[in-house]
Amino acid sequence: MRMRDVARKAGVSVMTVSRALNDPDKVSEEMRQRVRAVVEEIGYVPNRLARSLSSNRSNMIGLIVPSIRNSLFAETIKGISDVLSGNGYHLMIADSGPGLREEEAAITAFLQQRVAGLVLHNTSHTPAAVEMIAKAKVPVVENGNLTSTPLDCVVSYSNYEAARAMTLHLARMGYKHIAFVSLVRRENDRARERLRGYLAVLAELGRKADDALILERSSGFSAGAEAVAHLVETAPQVDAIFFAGDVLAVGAALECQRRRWKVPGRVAIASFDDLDMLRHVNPPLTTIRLPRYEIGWRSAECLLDRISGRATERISRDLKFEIIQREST
Amino acid sequence: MRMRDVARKAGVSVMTVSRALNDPDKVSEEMRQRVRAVVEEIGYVPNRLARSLSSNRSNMIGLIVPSIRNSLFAETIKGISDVLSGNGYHLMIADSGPGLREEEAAITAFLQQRVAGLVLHNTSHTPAAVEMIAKAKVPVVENGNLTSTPLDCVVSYSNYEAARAMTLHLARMGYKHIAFVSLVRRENDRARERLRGYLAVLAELGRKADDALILERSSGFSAGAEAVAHLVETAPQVDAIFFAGDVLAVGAALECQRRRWKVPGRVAIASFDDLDMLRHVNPPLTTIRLPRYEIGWRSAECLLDRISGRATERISRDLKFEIIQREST
DNA sequence: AGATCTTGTGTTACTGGTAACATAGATCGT
DNA sequence: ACGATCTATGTTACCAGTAACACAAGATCT
Repeated sequence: MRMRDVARKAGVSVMTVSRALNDPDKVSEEMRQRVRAVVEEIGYVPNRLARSLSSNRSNMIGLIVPSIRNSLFAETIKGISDVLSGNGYHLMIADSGPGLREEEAAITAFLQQRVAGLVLHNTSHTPAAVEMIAKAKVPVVENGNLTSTPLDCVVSYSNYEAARAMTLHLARMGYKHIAFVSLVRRENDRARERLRGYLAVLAELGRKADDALILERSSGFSAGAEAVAHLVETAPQVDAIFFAGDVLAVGAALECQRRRWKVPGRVAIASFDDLDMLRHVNPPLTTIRLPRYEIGWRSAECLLDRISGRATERISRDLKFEIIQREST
Repeated sequence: MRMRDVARKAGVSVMTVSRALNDPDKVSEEMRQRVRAVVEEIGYVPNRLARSLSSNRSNMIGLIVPSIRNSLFAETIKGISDVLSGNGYHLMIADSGPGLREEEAAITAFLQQRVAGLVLHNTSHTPAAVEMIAKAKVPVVENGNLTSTPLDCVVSYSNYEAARAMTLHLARMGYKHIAFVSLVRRENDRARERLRGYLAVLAELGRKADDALILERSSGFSAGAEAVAHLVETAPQVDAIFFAGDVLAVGAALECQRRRWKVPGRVAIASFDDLDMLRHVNPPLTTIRLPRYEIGWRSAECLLDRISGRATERISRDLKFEIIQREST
């Protein structure tokens, strides 16, 4: 069933059908009715591929995430998805893993698909990827870090400032030996920024950074559990741990429960995200609330603005974070 | 940069370029080189829209989930995504919410996009949706329930059997007043099937179902916490609770911890998924391990088989589940 | 050597729509 | 009453590729 079939059956030209469906104001009430009726009758489903091809604009947005499993991204995806579906756009998601090469491959695939816009989860890319994007002139929103050299738009919060704020918060509460645990920092600029924030505060306070108190672990509850055990046993002076990533803090808190280490008596625990779970663990965990959902919808909005030409300038939007003090510190 | 430009620059016809890129065996080694060089040089990015349109096949698969936030789906998505990206296909994801009307809208959108295949998270759909899919002759995999009336292929486990198995397991362990808590059952056939399994076992054992012991709650930790409190307070005879959905069980376990109700002394708690988290809570929770990832990749495989014509018959694949007995029961 | 097959490449017609321009009749201002 | 503008519709060309067939040159068979 093609538009042609609808046109024939309604006794009008293809163009009239096209207009009746996509630009109803341009067509008389009678035509609208007639076309609509035929469409219903024969069950015509417009072909968006053809539309995109001939009009040279598509209604797909490409999103690349390092891990679809990671629930942190879920919130952002939801934010993007809500805005897009309200505007007739659709979301393609690629799970690239942490690697930059894979990200490049995903970008290539999306550009071949002629996506109308791209959302990237980080701000470091391969040179080839950067070049392709520039050449394709596709609006892009980057999310990971507030970079000073954006491809196009950036919507994020400052990982550096957030880590700084939390470290300072812990220091002010009187903790002397604050450990820092993040995800693996190679190819993860967010984690690196957070470490930088942590180190900055230590420096400001005139404390020496202690290598034994700085770890990196892969994602997961078990890793968090292992990290807290490792720290308490090999660096017993530790009195607070700042888990700057993923669900590590939860794993650690549960491990402390099992081992009957008092939190915050033996060690204080702070986290770096606003997972629902954190509030329900015993004790509830101090953390940084990040605007995950808002990042999503602002990113989508920003893209749509660029696509429609409403906005032309590069936007760099710093969304705020918030320290949530709970009982674990 | 169009294929035409590559052709001109390489001094060959467009068709030769097309073949050099998509069907290299059909052109001479020399041509392949020449074309490849020009593509590199001018940074040509093939247009998949045009390809899909003219070849009448696309490389996109549509997936509809009720909630992208729900980490249970994340695992399945990852399974699908891994298989697809290994085969040159791409994933479009729509978050439809729980409603059937919204699902229909998402299906329409995907069919307009001329997806090569669809993955649906459930087995109940609006009549209009069913008709559209039939008409479009698109391969479909349904995931939620092993239905006897599939649209096409089904890849799942039996919610009924799984709930039966767990209920029986609890009964055999000596629990007399087993409560059942699921997500809201309206428009959720999985939850209904689970309830059916639970009721079947009670009937078999000659026990009377007690309405006070059967609840439904929306998703979330808090809801689980609230449910356990509600049950213990209003139906104190309860000695075990089977949380047949989402993270309810975790919320409940944490609430018991807060209230210092012994698990399983005061109530036993069982869950219905294989979330990593469950193993780390205190006490670790008894649950049903579901083949989430496998559902994903088998679904994708099944779709690809149908698309390529390797398989023509409707497949109904029952993946197994497994009761994991831990300390909470 | 002539017929047949194979290989590599080109030509033509199409995929299902939309953009841009064309046109015919109705409406309007003066 | 006449040209100007507006409204509704149609025509033509094109979007960027692929399918299907055509064809020439070389390889293979008998």
